[in-house]
Amino acid sequence: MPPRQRLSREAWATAGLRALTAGGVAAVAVEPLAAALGATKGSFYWHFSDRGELVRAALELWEAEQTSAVIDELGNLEEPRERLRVLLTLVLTHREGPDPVAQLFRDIAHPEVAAAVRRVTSRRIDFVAGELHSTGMPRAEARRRAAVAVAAYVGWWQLNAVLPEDAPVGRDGRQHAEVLWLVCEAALP
Amino acid sequence: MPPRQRLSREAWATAGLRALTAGGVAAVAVEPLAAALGATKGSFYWHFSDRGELVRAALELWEAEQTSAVIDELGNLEEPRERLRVLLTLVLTHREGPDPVAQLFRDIAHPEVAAAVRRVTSRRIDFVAGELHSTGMPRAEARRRAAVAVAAYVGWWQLNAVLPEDAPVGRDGRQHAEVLWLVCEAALP
DNA sequence: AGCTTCCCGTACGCTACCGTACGGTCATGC
DNA sequence: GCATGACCGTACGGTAGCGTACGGGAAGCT
Repeated sequence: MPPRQRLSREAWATAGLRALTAGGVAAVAVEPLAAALGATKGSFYWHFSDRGELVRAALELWEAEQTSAVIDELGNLEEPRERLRVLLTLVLTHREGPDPVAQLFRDIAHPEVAAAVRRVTSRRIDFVAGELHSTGMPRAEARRRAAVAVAAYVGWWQLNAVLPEDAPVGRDGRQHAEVLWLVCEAALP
Repeated sequence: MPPRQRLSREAWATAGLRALTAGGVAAVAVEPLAAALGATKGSFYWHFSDRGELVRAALELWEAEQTSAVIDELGNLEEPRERLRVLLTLVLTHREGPDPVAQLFRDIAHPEVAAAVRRVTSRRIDFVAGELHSTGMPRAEARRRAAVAVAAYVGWWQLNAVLPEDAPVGRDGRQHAEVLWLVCEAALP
C-alpha cells in the first residue's frame, strides 16, 4: 500500500499473484487491485492491455518462482531415498501458508491456469518418480506411486483448509508425513 | 430444458446443484439458470427469497445424497478390511464424473460450502478410521492413515482434471488403488 | 524555455447479475 | 361464472467490474 508512487509492471504482476493465490482468478480484478495499490485503472491499462494479460503475468511469475524452488534446493543431498524423505517432511512442515498449487486447483476450469498447474504438477511427479526409480523401483510402479504421493499432497492442503485437526501442517504434520512415506517405501503385498 | 412448464422448488434446487458441481458457487446464478430452464427470474423469486437460499438448498441436496450413498451400500460386507478394500477400488473406478466434494473444494472460502464439505469429509474420515481401528490398529494411528487416504482421494480427482494419464479413474485406476491401499495396510518401518 | 515521452487520474459507456414491483395467466373451489 | 391464490413474465433500478477516451503532470532532452 504505497500511498502515491509510480507503479511498475512487476508491481502489478506481484499484486496480481498475491490476489491469485489468495482468492483465485476471480480476485485478480483490476479495480479492487488498483484501490489496494493506491492507484487507479489508468496505471494498469498503461502497463497491461488486458485483464487476461495480468492473469498470465501472475501465472508466469508463480511458475518462475516454482521452478527455482524446493526441488533445486534438494540437490545437496546425495541419496535419492534421503532426498525424498526430506522433501516429504519438508513440504508438510513448512508453514508459509498453503501451497499455491493447491489454491490454483480451484480455477482449474480456466485454460491458462490449467496449463500452468499441469506443467508444475507433472514436474513434481517426474521428480518423485525419478527418485523412486533410481532406488531400484520399476519405472511404471514408480510413476504410479509418485502420482499417488503428489495427489495426497495436494489433497492434504485442501483438507487442511476445512479440517486442520485431521490434516495438520507444520510441526504437527510429522507423523502424517510418515504415513505418506509408506506410499513411496512399502512393498506391495 | 423443458420448454414451458411450471417449475417446482425442487427443480430449481437440482438445477442449482448441477450448476454448483459444474461451475462452483459462482455458477449458481439466477438469470443464467432461469434461461437454461426456459423460465425467468419471476419463477425463481417465487420459490426462493434469495440467491443464498438456492445455494443452501443445493448444498443440502448434495449432502442428503451424500449421506445415503456409498457408505451405506457397504453394509453388506462383513469384514471391515474387506469393506475398506472394496471402498477404495470402488471410489477410484466409478465413472459418474468427478466426485462433487473435490469440485466443492474450489469454493472453500464460502462459509456454507466449507461447513458442508467439513461435515461430509469428516464423515468419510470417521468411517475409514473406524474400519481401520476395528482391524486392530490403534485409534490415533488409524485416524492419521484415514486422513491421508481421504486426502489422497480428494487430490486424485484434482490431478485427474489436469493429468488424466497420471491420475486415471475407471478401469485404469485399479493399480493405483493398490498403491492407495498401502496407506491403510502397510506396517510402519 | 519549450518540446516530447512516459505515466497516471477522471469520466464515461457497457455488460452481467441481483433484487423488486407489478401486472397477467391459469387452475381450482364454490 | 367468477373469485382467489399459486405461479410466472416484464420492466425497472442498483452494483461491480471491464475497457476506452482523453487530459494533465512530471522528467528529461535540446
